[in-house]
Amino acid sequence: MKFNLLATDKKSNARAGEIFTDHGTIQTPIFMPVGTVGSVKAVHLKELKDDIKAQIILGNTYHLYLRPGLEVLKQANGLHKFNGWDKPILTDSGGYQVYSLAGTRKLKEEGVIFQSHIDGSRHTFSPEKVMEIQRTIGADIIMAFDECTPYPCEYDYAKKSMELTHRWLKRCITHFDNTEPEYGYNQTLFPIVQGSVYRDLRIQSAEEIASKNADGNAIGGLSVGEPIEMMYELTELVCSILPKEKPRYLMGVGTPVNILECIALGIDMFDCVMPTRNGRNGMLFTSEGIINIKNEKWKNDFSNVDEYGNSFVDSQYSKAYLRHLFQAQEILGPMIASIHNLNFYLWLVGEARKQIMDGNFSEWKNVIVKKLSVRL
RNA sequence: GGGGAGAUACCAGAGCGGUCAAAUGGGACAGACUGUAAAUCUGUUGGCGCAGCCUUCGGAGGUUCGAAUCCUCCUCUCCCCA
Repeated sequence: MKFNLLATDKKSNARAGEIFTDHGTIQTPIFMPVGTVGSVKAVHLKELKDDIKAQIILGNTYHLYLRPGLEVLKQANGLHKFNGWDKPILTDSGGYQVYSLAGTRKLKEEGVIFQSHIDGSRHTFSPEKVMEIQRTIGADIIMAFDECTPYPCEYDYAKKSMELTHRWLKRCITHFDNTEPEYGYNQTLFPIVQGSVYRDLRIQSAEEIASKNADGNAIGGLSVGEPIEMMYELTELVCSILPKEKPRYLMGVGTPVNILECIALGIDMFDCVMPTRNGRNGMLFTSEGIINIKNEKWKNDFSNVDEYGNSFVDSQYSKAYLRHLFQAQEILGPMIASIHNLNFYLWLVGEARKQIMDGNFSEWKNVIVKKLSVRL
């Protein structure tokens, strides 16, 4: 994997670049739709490629390991072949599930014992095991196994957790370096900065991660409930330490505004369930602001889903019709909303990229951020 | 024409003397959602000067300290037989 930095904004730390993988090029800054179980929920590959123009999607180690399981993935010759997505894929390591499934897992030095959310069966994830699973899934970019700490988090716990994540990272790197990709194309490993909301820990972690000289670096453990200003401050701090010549991936972020603000801080890659999950729940991110399409106010509004949106669903369907679909619990409703939201997210980062290349990013960002926060 | 059952909040439907402003569903309305245990979850759904008060259970009257619950009449619905 290779990263080219093409332009940097003069008034902020925003950058435009390109990432080369064996499954194609990714133009940054980029948003990566989340496809946890190998499917971006409610969205066809055709729409993802031709309409939304996604360049890379996510999969999840924990979920894919449980179902369909490694045997099927191996027989399929990896996730790309299995789900038909021939562009880049990134897999999360299951580190987020250490956080989100806190009630059903045990954390030890060796690794984490998960109780499956599907059938309750117990499974151990060690850094080595997670590397092996991600070799079998065959994503282009794979993530180190970390502990995503919750918020709030006591300093002592955050410190110990960060140190554990660092020790796990060493084991991940060793195992990754001692194994080969299974399907003939390259994979690369991104380490993850932790340290909760403590500046000294974040500095320490960012330095540790930077020292690994990986192809790209991720920031984890943010957007887990901390105040948004705190998230920005810590992102800025960590970006100041992570190498400029490598892509920076802010995990799990966020709203359209969060993404623009963090692009300004120097982030190149984002992923978030928000456009799909919130979309399925009736929330639309549009160029004019945020819409809850289930609200009564749209009942008789026959204007386009998004007057200024460039997705085919934006002009194909009206707000009133989309609201009707949600009211009637028709599956097409969540599908349209997901396509719209993902299209909007990809348009947003694409536009940000253009503005960075043209040297107008900061001015443009300040104008659009105000519009995007409005609730219609 | 004869016999029977029933009318409860937006709808369906419990309740059958006080713990009832009234269970439970559904619908409606609103909110939440940030590396997906999520096509999920939460709240509200008579009125108000809202830790209290006022007006409600087809209508009118009655019994009782107290009625959605018991009695009388009226109105209307449904079912069965002819």
